[in-house]
Amino acid sequence: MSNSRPTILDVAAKSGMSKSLVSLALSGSPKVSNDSKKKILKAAKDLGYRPNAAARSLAARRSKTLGVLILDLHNPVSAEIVDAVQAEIRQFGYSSLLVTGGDNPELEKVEIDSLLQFQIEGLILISHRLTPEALKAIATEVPTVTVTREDIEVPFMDSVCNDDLAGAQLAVDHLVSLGHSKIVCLSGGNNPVSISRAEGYQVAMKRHGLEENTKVVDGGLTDTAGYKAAKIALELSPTALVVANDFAAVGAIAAIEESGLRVPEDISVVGYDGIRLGGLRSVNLTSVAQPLAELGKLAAKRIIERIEKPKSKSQKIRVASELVVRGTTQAI
Amino acid sequence: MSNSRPTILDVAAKSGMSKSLVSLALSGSPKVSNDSKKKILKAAKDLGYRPNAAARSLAARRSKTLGVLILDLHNPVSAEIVDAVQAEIRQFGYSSLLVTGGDNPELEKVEIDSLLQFQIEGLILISHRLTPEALKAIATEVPTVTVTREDIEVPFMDSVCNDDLAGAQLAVDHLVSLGHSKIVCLSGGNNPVSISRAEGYQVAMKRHGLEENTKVVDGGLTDTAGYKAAKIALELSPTALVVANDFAAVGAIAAIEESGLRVPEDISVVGYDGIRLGGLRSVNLTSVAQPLAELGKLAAKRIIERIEKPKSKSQKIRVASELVVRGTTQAI
DNA sequence: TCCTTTCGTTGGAGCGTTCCAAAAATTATG
DNA sequence: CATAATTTTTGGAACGCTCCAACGAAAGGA
Repeated sequence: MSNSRPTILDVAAKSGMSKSLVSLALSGSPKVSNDSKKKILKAAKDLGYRPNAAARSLAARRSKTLGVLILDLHNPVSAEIVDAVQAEIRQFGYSSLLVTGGDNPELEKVEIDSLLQFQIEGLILISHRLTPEALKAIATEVPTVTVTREDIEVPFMDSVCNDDLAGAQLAVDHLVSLGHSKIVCLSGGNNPVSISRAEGYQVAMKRHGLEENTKVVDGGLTDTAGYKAAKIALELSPTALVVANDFAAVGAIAAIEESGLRVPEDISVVGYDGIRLGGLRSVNLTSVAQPLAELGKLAAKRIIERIEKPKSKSQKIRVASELVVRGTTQAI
Repeated sequence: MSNSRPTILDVAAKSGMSKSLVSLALSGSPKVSNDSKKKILKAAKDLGYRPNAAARSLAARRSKTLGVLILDLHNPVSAEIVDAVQAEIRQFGYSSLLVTGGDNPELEKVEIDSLLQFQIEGLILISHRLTPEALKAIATEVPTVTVTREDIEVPFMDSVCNDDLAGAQLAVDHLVSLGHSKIVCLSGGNNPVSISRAEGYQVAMKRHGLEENTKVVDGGLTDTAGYKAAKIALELSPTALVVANDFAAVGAIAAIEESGLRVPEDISVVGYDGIRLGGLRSVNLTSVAQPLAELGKLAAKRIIERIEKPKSKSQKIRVASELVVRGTTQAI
């Protein structure tokens, strides 16, 4: 049990080469002879050598590390996106530091600050809660891309989102094609994503000539919010509900069943997001599924491009969502 | 827009003090005069100075950073534990790097390796999948505590777990007190946690003199596994099911309802873990809830103690779980 | 054979900190 | 008022690595 970790100098001594050559060999430089490379790699392995990321990032003036912020760990949408982000950046030799804001804007700033201390080269914000000013300040310091939010425009910052406006229309189209017309929307409250989805609902209703049936009930993005909003919506005796997200949809279903009605026999319900919860047998929720893995992959690609060209023009990337029909919708 | 980040030297120049004093002031040393401290802090703020974690960790020979590995981001049990871990270590001035193994033992090793390159001072493994050898190798290199698994014993490594044996008994006791005797256990498969839980079930059944009713059906820890296991269990016409975890319980409920029976009128179901899913109105699952936040907090405390005294004796910390009675159990 | 070129290798400087020993400034003591 | 004790401040040496300019050796060209 040696006193401390072996360094590049130990590897150099053991292999009989200079520290510079060891450095070269370890980073896979082509200008090292096969012979030396073999010797060095063996010595490194024997010693259990492991590079010191701090020293490396200090000397190389780059960390090959990205920061990822997610709202909170319990959010299944973020989870899926992060998975894809990590898989993608790994291929480019980057690693990632993941922090959570715990649903708290102040904490978010603190965590991003700590990320910046680690000299991250880029930042991916998945569903942040930052103010435009804070966001701008951050994006000025480090290449940044936001996922899931595209409402705040900041120079040299990109966004990757699904198309909420189109997605919500998919839900309405599906219900109309099943013969529904008394379709009520449970909105997700006063946030950009929910506003777009509610707007998509309205646009589609209009397109189908159902303007007089257009009714939006104010709700939220949680189980409980969906439950409460559904209670109110039931007064309007709808035959179908378009709900702001899957959690709220599950809450809405509970309210419907509690009132003695059945899903989908009496009322059809469509959620949004396509989280795994909806796929559980007992939930079996029809939902507008965001292409979460693709969102993550695109965000990763974008941030890497932006790191190369920090001053390139901002991009708003928007990908289509897809309706996944399961058991909570049926023809009237 | 300056060329690169301000360093401690810039702060020193701007405030007219030496770099050493700046370093002292920034780390809150008491031996800096109030006057100088004020000047330095102001200069730092004006410049937008942010310490370089790499340089700091290199010079100080410690990173004040812990590594946290979780199985995968979709696991709600881990999520809750991580939240508590992060909150706790923050109070001690540590930050954390979170990585996921993506449910893949090989990837887990890679990720831990990358963590070690960051010179983490301690490692918290939440539901790892490592082999005893791999685990031992890691725990030799860095202070380690495992959460949720206590089956592998390694010198100088601690574990923090709930008491599965007692927890499963809680479930049985509850059902017996409701008059159930035909209680079948859906096990979670061949992993240490599930084995303990099944054993707890058997112990409790015996204690209640229900040995001849003791029946364990092999299952797994997912929705689908629970569904399939329940299909088999239904052949035994039980009045209650004790299920290995909440996900499987939800799957089991789907199977029960599909067969025309009702929960809890015909069959009561108890899950295990107490994840948020069970609290959703439409799920409303009775479950043996692990004290997830406490688990996380204890793990954090333990790792910090172990960092101070790396060679202290291994500890197995075990905390009691608690039955949360909701809507899926009722008196016979 | 001698001079170039190429290839493989090397020492040294420097990255932004912390820490230490020692200097300087201040305050206390006789 | 000189000296001692204390407080505050300082420069320089690490930390482990990468990068660069420059070196020696082998290979090619004249």
